[in-house]
Amino acid sequence: MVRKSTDIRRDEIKSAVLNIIFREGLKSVSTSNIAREVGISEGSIFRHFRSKKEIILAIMDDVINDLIEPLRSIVLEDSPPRDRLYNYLCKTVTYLTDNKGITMLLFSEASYENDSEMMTKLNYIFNNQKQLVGKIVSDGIALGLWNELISVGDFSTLYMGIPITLNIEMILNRNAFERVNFCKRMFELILNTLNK
Amino acid sequence: MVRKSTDIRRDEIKSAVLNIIFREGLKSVSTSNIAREVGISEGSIFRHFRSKKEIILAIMDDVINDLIEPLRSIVLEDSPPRDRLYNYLCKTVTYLTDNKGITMLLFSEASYENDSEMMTKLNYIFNNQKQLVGKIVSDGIALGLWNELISVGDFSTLYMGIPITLNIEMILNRNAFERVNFCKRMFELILNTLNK
DNA sequence: TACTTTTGCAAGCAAATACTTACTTATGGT
DNA sequence: ACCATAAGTAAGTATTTGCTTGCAAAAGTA
Repeated sequence: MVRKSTDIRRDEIKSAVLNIIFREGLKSVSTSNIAREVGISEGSIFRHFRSKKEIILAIMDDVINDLIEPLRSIVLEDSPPRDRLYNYLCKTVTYLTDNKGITMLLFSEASYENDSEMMTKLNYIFNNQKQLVGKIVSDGIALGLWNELISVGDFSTLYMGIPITLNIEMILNRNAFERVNFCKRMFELILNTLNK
Repeated sequence: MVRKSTDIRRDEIKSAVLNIIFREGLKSVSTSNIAREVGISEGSIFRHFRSKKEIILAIMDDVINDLIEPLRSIVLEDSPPRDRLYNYLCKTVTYLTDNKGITMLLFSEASYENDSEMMTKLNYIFNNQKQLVGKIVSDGIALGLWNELISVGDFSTLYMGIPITLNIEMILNRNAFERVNFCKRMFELILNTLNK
């Protein structure tokens, strides 16, 4: 009987969830399957998380720490808006392609569970991405670099389509997705909407 | 005991599924809940559909008939590419906002079930939307109206972001979503990427 | 060393799941 | 009026779900 600390087990459980989602879909994320994937008994899971829902919420918190906060730092950098926008998009693309299970989790969970706590977190993740990119655009317009007739809100909506479409394509093509320079090519396209 | 024909019951069952999804989320779509929503016994459902999965597949077929085929007609029209692109986008936006349950179904099902038959249909729905819009753009470039340096594939990817982001926003905000001129404003934004 | 805390497990829980069975009755065509 | 068929039901099926219980033993602490 090997024993590990809660900190380690919590990480193992969270990544077991993501592995199962990516391999077999959200439907297979049951407490018994999670236990098998980690290599512990089902009851042990409840030593480290109060409920299954708490596992999902913990994963969403990871997204906030590992994606949203770094994105916030990029926005606050003291570099040209064009560079910040490029880094912002590429950081997002990298994160999503490196964490495919998370992609699918965020995607399904909202319409599957309809749980208010989860919805709040998902809203936070979505709206922050959107508003932060809007900040970069506002800066660019204020500096006279970009077209001041562009609606920042509309641009942000169009921008959000990029990571979300990437999500969909990864889900539909599972392993197969691999597009070179995806972020660079998308960046150049949307830049056309900003230029005067 | 009221009795109705299979044709009617199949429609009732399909829309019961969509209503439940929109009200309570995909998780609540169980055969017992569907039966209650329609007002028949659980066993009766299996008189009209072989399995629960067959209900979902039938709904996806409806999307192909009611959305994809009309979109195909728009692409084949003999009008300026600019007009066709506008009608294409607005038709999609209208369909999605009028059928909110479908939106959520298409979204979650892929990553939830991971069933190959469903994936095939979802791929069909997604790829057709993408390729058909690409056809309009190719026409516009061939006619010398739009920038021939634009990658049709990249533009189509960016375009797909619009309906998909609309989906996400509707899911996250449930009833609340209502944006005037959404399709017109998005149309004018992406048009900037095409112009010479 | 002794004692507390933490991590583990097997077994069991009620509730829910998709679907079947065996039987009844309404409807439409001859 | 008759009857085959289609549409209905209540009550079951086996399996899975998230989670709890009672107890054992490893690890940390004194």
